[in-house]
Amino acid sequence: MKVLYLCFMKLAEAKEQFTQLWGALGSSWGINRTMAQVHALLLISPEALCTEDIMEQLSVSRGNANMNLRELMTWNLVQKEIKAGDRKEYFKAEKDIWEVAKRISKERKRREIQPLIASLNVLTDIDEDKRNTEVKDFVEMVNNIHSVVTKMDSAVDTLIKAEEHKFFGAVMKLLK
Amino acid sequence: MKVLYLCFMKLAEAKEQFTQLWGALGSSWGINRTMAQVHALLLISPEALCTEDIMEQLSVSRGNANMNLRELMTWNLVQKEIKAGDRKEYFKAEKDIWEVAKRISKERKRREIQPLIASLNVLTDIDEDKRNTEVKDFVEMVNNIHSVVTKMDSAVDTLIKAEEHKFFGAVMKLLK
DNA sequence: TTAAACTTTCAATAATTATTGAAAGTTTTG
DNA sequence: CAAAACTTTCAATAATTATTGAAAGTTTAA
Repeated sequence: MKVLYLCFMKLAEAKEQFTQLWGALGSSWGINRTMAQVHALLLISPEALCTEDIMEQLSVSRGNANMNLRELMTWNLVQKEIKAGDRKEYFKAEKDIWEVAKRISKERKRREIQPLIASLNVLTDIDEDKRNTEVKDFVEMVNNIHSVVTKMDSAVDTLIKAEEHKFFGAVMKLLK
Repeated sequence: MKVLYLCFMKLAEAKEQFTQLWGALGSSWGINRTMAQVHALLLISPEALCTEDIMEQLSVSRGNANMNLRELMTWNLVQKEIKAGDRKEYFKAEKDIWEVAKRISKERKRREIQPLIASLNVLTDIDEDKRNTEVKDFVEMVNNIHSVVTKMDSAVDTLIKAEEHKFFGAVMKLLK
């Protein structure tokens, strides 16, 4: 007999799993686990959260929460929010996922892609006979990598632009 | 007075810098530094290399060299090569960078994207009233992330396919 | 001005991840 | 078969990276 298990979760449980999933994924892509979790938490939180909320919900220290919130702000993924009559700072995330993708892409470009491309360019200035096969092969490899990196980068840009257009088109339709 | 420094490197120096660069980049993207360096070394080596060569050129232990070579083989980026009259195993990397991109993409899809998508799907089966705004917003966020991940993944596929076509077209032209 | 409320810093520590190297395993050769 | 030539494994260790938490810093309110 075949048994089919269909598993439905409670919202709270699903949210918990989402932050865990995002944290694990982040850490396998070189992103601090806690930073990814804080981001996840804010993405699915209807309200802005304060440092205490984050410390409590993720079981992390004040220092850790603070540092990762600041880092998320330098990525422009999270903003401070002040509430009237409350001295605490609150934090909310950008929730438009294409906007999130755009900002992450922008920041990675600045921090990693551009320096990489600059370094690759330097590596093709070889002070030896360029007709030498070994020199030629090396320069060709570096140029090919340069080309793949550049094209991947533009492909992402193109996709993000296309989605922006789509969204803009949809808004226009609603307005007319 | 402005002074312009133009710096040309010797090939050996450039190769050294290339493996360093690739190792550093890898480790900031969650890829083992040594694995990235071994890959870089093989990418720019005209000859297949044996374990000893790699140990020496990267100053790593036999165990480390061996483990990372095996890992590179499971990614299908490196292959064993046997030389007649020599008991040692030699290793060579796939050098067509678009082919490399294709294989990395295939492996990341299998290891990370597919499991991620499966997990995201599970997270939308919420056992609560789906008209509830909080439930609706959460499910929408998860679906949007699903959509971005899927589209990024296809954008990469499309780019790689396009380059394959281009290459195929160029070969056809040469043959006619 | 002082105390309370809150944020930031950072040295110490913990957790994670990578690396070593020697021993065990395997294959080949004579 | 035994020894040599080579590869693989994995427990111990090192290196790296993340986290803590208490002290210092800052802002606000009374």
